Amino acid sequence: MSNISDLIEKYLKELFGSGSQGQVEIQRNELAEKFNCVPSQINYVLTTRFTVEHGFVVESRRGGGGFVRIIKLPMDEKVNAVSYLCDLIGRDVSQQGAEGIIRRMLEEGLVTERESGIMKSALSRDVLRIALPARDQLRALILKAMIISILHHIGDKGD
Amino acid sequence: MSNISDLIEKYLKELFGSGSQGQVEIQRNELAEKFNCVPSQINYVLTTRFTVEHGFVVESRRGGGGFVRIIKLPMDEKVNAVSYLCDLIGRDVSQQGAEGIIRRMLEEGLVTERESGIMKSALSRDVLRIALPARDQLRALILKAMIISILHHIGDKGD
DNA sequence: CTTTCTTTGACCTTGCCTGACCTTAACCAT
DNA sequence: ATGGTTAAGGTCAGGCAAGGTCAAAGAAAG
Repeated sequence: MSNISDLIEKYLKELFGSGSQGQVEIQRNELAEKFNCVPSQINYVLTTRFTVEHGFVVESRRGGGGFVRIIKLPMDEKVNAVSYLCDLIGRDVSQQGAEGIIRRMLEEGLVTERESGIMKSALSRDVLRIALPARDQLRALILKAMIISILHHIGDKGD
Repeated sequence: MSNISDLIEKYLKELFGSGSQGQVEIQRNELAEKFNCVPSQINYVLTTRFTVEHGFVVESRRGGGGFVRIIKLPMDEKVNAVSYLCDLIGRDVSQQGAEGIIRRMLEEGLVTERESGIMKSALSRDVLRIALPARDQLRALILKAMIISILHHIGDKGD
């Protein structure tokens, strides 16, 4: 855990904890200074860890009085969340893509750690041993089926 | 007993002794240097001696600040149940067979209702859309992977 | 002599970090 | 208004730092 990007990510996510109403505003240069890095590294963190797939939107303004605003997308109705995720998957999905979606579900409290582990293991390329164009399609089918199953169990213990 | 791979294996297993909470993190290159071997030999050791069958899971990340994490799966009564089930599955398994095993796990309290739903949905013949001799083999692989993942999380809330 | 296990090295992929250069906005002074 | 200055933030390519893969050579075991 000794890379700066992880630290910055952690710091920003902590900001959401402190009564921030799902929205956080920072100054890019200021933050860069705090972490002793170049300003563009902030952008790197934002584009790799605060994407829509991760459940965030980033807005900003340049010039004097500029800012960077990070908004956490609320997944109001969990049911909406599920269909949204299914859209996100599409007809095929890479292992990385699938793991991102599963992580998101975990962070949103839609699944437990165990459940996310079960899902990830079912989608690993080591398990889905078929050639590549088909494998990503199969993965999409399996992932969607699992998500829909979770949808049916929303409200059960463990969601 | 004087080949490097055995020494590396021994060394890594010793690391688990020193209050490491069933989890150990290393740097591949660093370790390779310590044992005067090429880095890829570390991978060889990991893939031959730290497999799931041996009771380990290996995770890693590349890039700056990368790491290799070795996780020791807990060994207790439930583990026996799990490995028994994996044996039961064999090289291929029908949808009926898989569902029977999942039902059994539910009855044994090894999984929750939600989890059993997730597993069943991932194994349905409607989802695993490939021709038949291969489909049952794929189903076996997926089911085993999921069961092993549960093993990995035994002790968590929800088991 | 064949098979299986080990060791090695060449090449690949992913992820992180930096710096040079660009764009936009606000605030002036004229 | 208008044009310059300053204060933000944005982009991109390149370098570096891991770890991954694979095939082939070498060593051990049977």
